[in-house]
Amino acid sequence: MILRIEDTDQTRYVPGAEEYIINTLEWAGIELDEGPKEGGEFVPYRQSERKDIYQQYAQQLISNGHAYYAFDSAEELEAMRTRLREEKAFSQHYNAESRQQMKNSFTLSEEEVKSRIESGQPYVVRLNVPAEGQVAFTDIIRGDVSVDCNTLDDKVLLKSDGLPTYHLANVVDDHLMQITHVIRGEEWLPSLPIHVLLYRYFDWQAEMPSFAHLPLILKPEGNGKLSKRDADKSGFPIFPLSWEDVETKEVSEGFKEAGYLPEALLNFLAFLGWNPGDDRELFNKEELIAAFSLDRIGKGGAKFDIAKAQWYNQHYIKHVPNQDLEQILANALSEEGITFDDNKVAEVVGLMKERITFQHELVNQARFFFVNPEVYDERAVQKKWNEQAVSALEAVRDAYLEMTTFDQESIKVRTNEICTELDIPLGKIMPALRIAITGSLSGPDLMSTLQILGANEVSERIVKAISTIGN
RNA sequence: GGCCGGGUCGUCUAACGGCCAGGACAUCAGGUUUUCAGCCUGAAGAUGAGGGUUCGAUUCCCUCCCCGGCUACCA
Repeated sequence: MILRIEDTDQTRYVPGAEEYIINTLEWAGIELDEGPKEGGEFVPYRQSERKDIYQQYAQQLISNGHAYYAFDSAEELEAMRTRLREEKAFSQHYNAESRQQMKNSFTLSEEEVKSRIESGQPYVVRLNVPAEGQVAFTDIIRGDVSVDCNTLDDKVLLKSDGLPTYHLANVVDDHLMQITHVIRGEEWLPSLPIHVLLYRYFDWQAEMPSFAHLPLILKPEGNGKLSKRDADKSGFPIFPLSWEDVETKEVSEGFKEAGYLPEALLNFLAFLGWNPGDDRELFNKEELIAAFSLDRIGKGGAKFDIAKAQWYNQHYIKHVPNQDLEQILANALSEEGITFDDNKVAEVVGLMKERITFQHELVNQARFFFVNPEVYDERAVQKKWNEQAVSALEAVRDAYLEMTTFDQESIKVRTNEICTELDIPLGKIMPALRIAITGSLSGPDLMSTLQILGANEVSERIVKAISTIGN
């Protein structure tokens, strides 16, 4: 894995962004072989530190006549575009035709260009796109595509601050770093002709990488590509790790913080636009690497469906070692100042593991194992708590205290016996018992719960519930 | 507007031109005779429209419709 930082837009520099990317990759289990920190054969790996290289290659294009200087101000460019739009011109680009009206190597004398540069006037270097002809190329996913040169723009290659645009930097670096495959979002497809032209003008066609333009990830509802806004609106994460906006100080929770496991996110994301060709859907990182192939990527955009991501998480959480979950639960309990016993934590995790979708649910759903419920769900009480149930509870309490072995099976047998003796159905007493023990009507298997709690604790809770709720 | 790319169940998707268009998530129903969750079983649910080509079209061709991306000294 190579990490190259494409930081050629100094106006959009975000402190901490590079570190964030590295942390994200680490969380996802993706290890770097080459990068800004790791170094490697093709240092440096930050484009902002490769300025000289790009300038050298831009110079080469200029001397070959494939690029030229331009001195137009932002206002002049805007005026040109407005004019062309109003004239309903065939193309509104800076191209073979419109460049004749602008200030550049074509309209200015060689001396003029030279003196402007020497006097420190700001300039850019633009690609000299031919007036006619076609650029044809093959994309692994899209197939053969061809574009007329007269629909292309004389893209800026080198900005007035001396840094390259994506187009130049990307082509130069991919060549220098011996990149074999360019796999990127579909939004880059319209730029590919520019890039192909560059490979041609550098005479690098022979080693030109293969291109694969991936379908976009779309917002869950409506149309358009997924954005942070949509994610916020629908209440699911979009950042892998939580991220604080430097300007607004607004913190966006990441998938990690929301409780998603990296395996789940990876598996989910991999299946947005790709499938292995059979019915299997569960792939860990290694299996993904082994099974993946570009030719099985679909062409259409994929809507982001958080429900599927949750399903993946639910699956992968079952693969998390119990020890890890025990640690999480223990830490959470400690933080709340709740005392606990390690064995009990282990038992609880064993019981709860299959029931949760996110790790953090563990604490909330298992808290009652460690603290006597303070409140009893009102609706539950209204529905299931009555005089008959209370007297039955008193009976089972006495019976439980007398039991020599208090395990799941024995509890079940004894409870059934009491029901028979009192001539009351099991379904009457169980809900009330559950309310007394957990405070609500939902939860894991009650017999197992009682076993973990132990007869004394169970007895205490029954007493407390009766005195609190009454009968 | 121009250029490029798309369009199969609600969603992600499968289907050398040929088996009732298959699977998964979500939904709904039943089961697991203590709940909820889980798990098991089942149900419902799609080829954007119209023309061709063909014995046969989701697949190939044309037209239309719809959607997306790009159209910056951003990536």
